[in-house]
Parts: sequence; C-alpha cells; structure tokens
Amino acid sequence: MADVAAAAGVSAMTVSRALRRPDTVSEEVRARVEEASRRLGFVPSRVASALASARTMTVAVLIPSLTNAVFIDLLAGVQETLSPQGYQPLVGITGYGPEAEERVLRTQLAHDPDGVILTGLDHTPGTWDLLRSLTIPVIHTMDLAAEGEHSDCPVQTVGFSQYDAGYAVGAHLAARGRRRIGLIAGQLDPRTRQRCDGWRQALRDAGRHDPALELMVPDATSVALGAELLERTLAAHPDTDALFLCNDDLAQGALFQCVRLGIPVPERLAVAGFNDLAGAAWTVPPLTTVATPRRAIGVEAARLLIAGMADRTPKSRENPRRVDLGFRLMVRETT
Amino acid sequence: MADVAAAAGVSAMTVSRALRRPDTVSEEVRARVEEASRRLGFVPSRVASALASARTMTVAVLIPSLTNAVFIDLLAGVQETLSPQGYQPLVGITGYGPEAEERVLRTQLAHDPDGVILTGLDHTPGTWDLLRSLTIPVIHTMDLAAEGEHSDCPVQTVGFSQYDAGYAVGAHLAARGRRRIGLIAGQLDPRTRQRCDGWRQALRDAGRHDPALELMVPDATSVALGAELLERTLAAHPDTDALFLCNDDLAQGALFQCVRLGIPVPERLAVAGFNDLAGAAWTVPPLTTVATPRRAIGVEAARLLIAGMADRTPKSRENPRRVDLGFRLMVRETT
DNA sequence: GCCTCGTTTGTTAGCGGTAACATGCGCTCC
DNA sequence: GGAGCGCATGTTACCGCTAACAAACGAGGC
Repeated sequence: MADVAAAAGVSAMTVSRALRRPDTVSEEVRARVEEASRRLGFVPSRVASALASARTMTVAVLIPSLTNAVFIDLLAGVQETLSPQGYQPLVGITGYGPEAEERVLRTQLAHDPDGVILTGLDHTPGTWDLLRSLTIPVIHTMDLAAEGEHSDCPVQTVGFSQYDAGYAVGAHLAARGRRRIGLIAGQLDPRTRQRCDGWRQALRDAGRHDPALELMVPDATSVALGAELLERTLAAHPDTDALFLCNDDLAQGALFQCVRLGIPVPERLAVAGFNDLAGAAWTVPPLTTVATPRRAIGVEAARLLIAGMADRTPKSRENPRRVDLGFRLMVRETT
Repeated sequence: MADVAAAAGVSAMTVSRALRRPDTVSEEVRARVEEASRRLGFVPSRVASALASARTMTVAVLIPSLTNAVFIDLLAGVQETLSPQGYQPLVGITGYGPEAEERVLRTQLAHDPDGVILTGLDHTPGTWDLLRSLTIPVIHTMDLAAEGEHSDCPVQTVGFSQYDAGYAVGAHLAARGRRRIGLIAGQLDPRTRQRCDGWRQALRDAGRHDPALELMVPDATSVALGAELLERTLAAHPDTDALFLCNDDLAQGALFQCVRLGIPVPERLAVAGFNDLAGAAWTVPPLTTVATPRRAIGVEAARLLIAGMADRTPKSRENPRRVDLGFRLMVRETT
C-alpha cells in the first residue's frame, strides 16, 4: 500500500480511502490511486484490514452435513447472497451432533466472523452461552422458534414448521382414504422428529394412528436404506396401504423397491416423501412429497444477517424475527 | 492475551508459546497458562495470528457449482482432511466459467490463503499468470495434466483420465454388441468433452462411430433434461440401441423416460451413465455407470496441499506430482 | 477582510498476535 | 573455577491496514 501511495503521490491512508470508499476522495486522486494500484497489481490484505477495522467480512455457516442435498441448497442460497456483498462464508460441518456443533462453532469464532448462521435450534447449553455472549448477529435456520421459547436468549429464525409439514402429509394420506398408514424415518434429528410428530397428530385426528406402523431408525438415510426399510415394514405389516418416508432419499429407495417387488404404487401402497429433491418429479410414478424452501431460507437468512452486520448497533437482538417461509405439499401420482 | 499473561504471571510471548507449541515451555508454566486461559475464556485471534505469522490457516477451494454432487463429494473430501489439521476451507463457486473463476480466485487471494485447490485445468491466461506468481502450493483436481503440458508452469494434478473413462464406456457398449450407439451430453465443460472424446475414439476403434448419434447441448444437466434428450434422440434416430449419457442425472432421467415410454432396458436400449451417484445402483434396472473417486481426489489433494504448506520451501513446484486415482466401470443391468 | 465551516488529505497510534533476537540461569566439562 | 552450552523466558519491533484526530485549504457570510 505504501508503494501505491508513493506511486500515486499520496499517503497510505488516502490509498485506503480511495479503494474502499471512493466517494470520500477527490475524483482526481481516486483516478491516480486506481491507476497506480492496478499497475502495481496491488491487492489489499483482508487480514490486515480485518485486524485494523474489526470486520473480517466472513460469516460462519454451520450445517450438519455436506452429503444431504437439503443443506447444500441452504448453503447455496447463503453463498449466492453473501458473495456479491463481499462476504466470504466459512463452512463448518457438525455431523448432526450438538457437541460437535459447539466445537466447530468455537473454532469458527476464532476467525472472528461478522455473523453466524446455524442449522436448527438444538444446541448444547455451552453453545447457547457462547451465542449469548456474542455481539455479532446470529440466525438459526430450517426451523422456527416457538413463541416464548428461548426467552432467555432472543433468537432469529428463518425456516418453516416441520411439524405442520408432517401434519400435512399425514392428513393428505388419510384424506386419500388410506387406513393402514405407516411411517419410515431415519437420521432422527430434531427436525425429522417434529415432522413425525406432526404426521402422528394428523393420523390421531383422523382416528387412524397405529404406533406399530412406525419404523424409526437412527441410521443415516439413503436410497438403499429406503429399500431395506420398505421390505421390513411390509414383512411385519403386509396390510400397510400408505407410507410416509421422512425424506426423498428413503422414498425413492422405497419406490424402486416397490417396482422390484411388483407392488403397484399407488393402487396397493401410497408413498409420500419429504423435501422434493431434484428427481422426485421424475420417478415412475412421480413422487408425492413436500417442497421445502431450502434455498430461499439460505437467501433470507443471509439477507437478515447482512442487515444485522451493517448497523453495528445490534438492535435486532431486542427485536427477534421469526420468518416462516412455509412449504408446499406436492401431490403427484404416488398417492 | 495480555490479561492471560498477567493472570499466569508470564509475558504475552510465553502465553503464545504455551498455547501453540506446548513443548517449548516448561510443564509448570504451560499448566498455569492453560488454567488462566480457560478461566478467562481466552480465544486467540486467528486474524492477528495470521497477520503476524503470515499464515492464515485457510485454503481456497474453487469448485464450479454447489448443485452438482460430484463437486460436493470433492469438497467433502477436502473438508474432512483439512479440518482436523486446523485449516479452514474458503469455498468459492465459479459457475463453470474460467472468467468467473479468475474473479473468484482474486477475491479469495485477498484473504491470503495458505494454499489453493482448483477444479480442472481450464483457466484463463490471467489465472495462469496469477498462479505462476503465487508462492503458495496449488493443486488442480478432477483432471490430469498431460505430459509436457503447461511446461511453463509446473502443475500438480490429482484426478483421473476423463478420456480413458469415456473410452471405457464406449468400448463396453461396443463389446455388448450394440451397433447404433448414441451420446447425450450437457454442461459441456472440458471434462465432459474429454469423456466424449474418449467415447468417440472407442467407437471409431470399433468401427461403429456415427456423428449423427451425438447430441450435445450446453444446458446444465438435470434429470428432466435427460428425459427430454432421450425423446429427442429416439425421435431422430429410432434405431439407436445404446446410449452413453455423460452423467448420472441425465442417465436417470433417460431411464425414467424409457420406463414411461415402455422401452425395455437393456433389451431394446442399453443405457450407461457417469459418476455412479448415490442412487445409480438402485434404479430399476440398476444403472451401468463409471464410479469416479471424487471424495478420494479431495482427500488426496488436501493431503498434498498440507504437505506443501508445511514446508515453506516450495520444492513441490519443481517436482510436480500427477496423481491418477483411476475410475471403475460399474457394469450393472442397464447394459 | 476576517471568521466559520465543509471538504480533502495527512499523521499518529494502534488492532492482537508472533519472529527474531537477547537474556538469565543451571549444567557439564576441562 | 570459569568457559561454553542449552533451555526457558523476556524484549523489541514489527505484520498491513484503518479509526480518530489534526491540518490545510477554499468558499461563503457578515
């Protein structure tokens, strides 16, 4: 920067100003500095800038996994919103564990991010303490804070009601006249559980809930697992005539397995998934599922964060927002 | 740090040493510093550390897209290898464009990463200039540098031969006795083109190449596109009896469409994909495809990078490595 | 003509660590 | 008994930039 300053015949401070806030210097100086800067190939060090200005222009983004398309879409929304504003996402992977999340968050915080985006609301007490002590904005995604919940620590959430979405699927299957409606769930994180809770309540409201038809396993979900659990369910309860699989991977696996076993879908068995992943509309038959606004959640979370990072007075803390982006039941041919 | 130093009765420098390289201080001092550090909740600022030591402990990772599972797997491999070593990946998205890549690389470099991982070898001259001027290690992935290529700028590559992989598919289809073998490709990045080149050569070697059966479109690939392009191909050339789709998304779409149209696979039409994505083994019938070591490439690239970042003498520059991790043709039932 | 004010540029003093060198101390060894 | 050495710790001077304040200058008001 000193070299550029000398070349442009100004002080280092003026170079800094000319490049960061061109409107604060005279047009002539700005031009000279830009020319010199370009000629010398000057790239200001963000590290030094961060140390001096206490703004790193980075944002910690914690997601459970890279192999689940849901969080990738979330990340993509965050990324595409932050990047144009000059913010660099710092991606951290928590592996669905609150303890790991706390560890990852701590290492991320050492990088002094200007904001934090988290997945879900299921944090350790240590994480809550940490968040409470932060002076930077924090957004929780993919879920909504219940009214009054976390009153000790105001939270901003951007997401949708997993419970309501699960309820919608249950109600839909019941409305289709199905009587033996089963559930298959894996990867039992809090959001999956809420979906199952919603589904269960819908069936209770319809007077058709049978706990025996619930198959919940802790394993990571996959197409293969969906195929396997379908077989287990049908072996144990051959009269099952509808199934909610808590995500599309499982649903696709189940669907493939139905084709293999010669089980007509939806005639003999209705199948519903969750998330509306890329291929869901193209399976044979096309899969009924719930479209979730994952990318939009990422975009909105990043927007709110940018707003919060812009004004240094953290008023957002007193005025926690709760942005419900909803969901859509995509009724296709499997039900 | 000054507070911790005072609390532990030592100098700031000793605190720094006690926390970063515990073996360089006495056992007793180390214990005192750790206790004080924990009690005060001290988290060393990586930003300040970076400025003083000229090591940011970050790595720029540039991939074309977040919505293609191939690069997510690559990223996952990189992430899981870098994280335990204390390195933080800085993810940049290039959107498959060399110009965008150069822009993204420039902004990433402002963060002073200690290393760079790039996708492919298709860079702008400006990017090559930039890379040549860097003193940090750089790894190119997903492709292999040809012998003698880029002799002006030694490159380290970790990947596999896209050409050979394409050749293997072509040879396989020919060996199955197919005579009218078509090609469907989208997202025409250099790696896709190489696969197509390999496939084409295989068919020429078998004496069965017909350029009319090649359908190459620039659009981003998707399941929907695969279905659409299958119809177009069959409409134009109803006698097609085998198809290579340049990735699994397209192949799955084509496969679904075959089921819909009542075209028996593989009896009437053989279908081969590329990448062996998660669901490929579970489609009906299971998809023949090429398993590519994407995650392993990420892991190996990160390993090489860590080695290069560890010794400050950039000897690796003189001794460029070319790590071929190969591929596997997964022959399943669609061929 | 002098004072005030706004605009542009410069000066100073850090931001929070760490590299490099200096110091002090206990030991071994001749 | 003193030179010489190795280890543990301290001191100094930055790393490259920017906040905050100071200064210089021209324009307008009375």
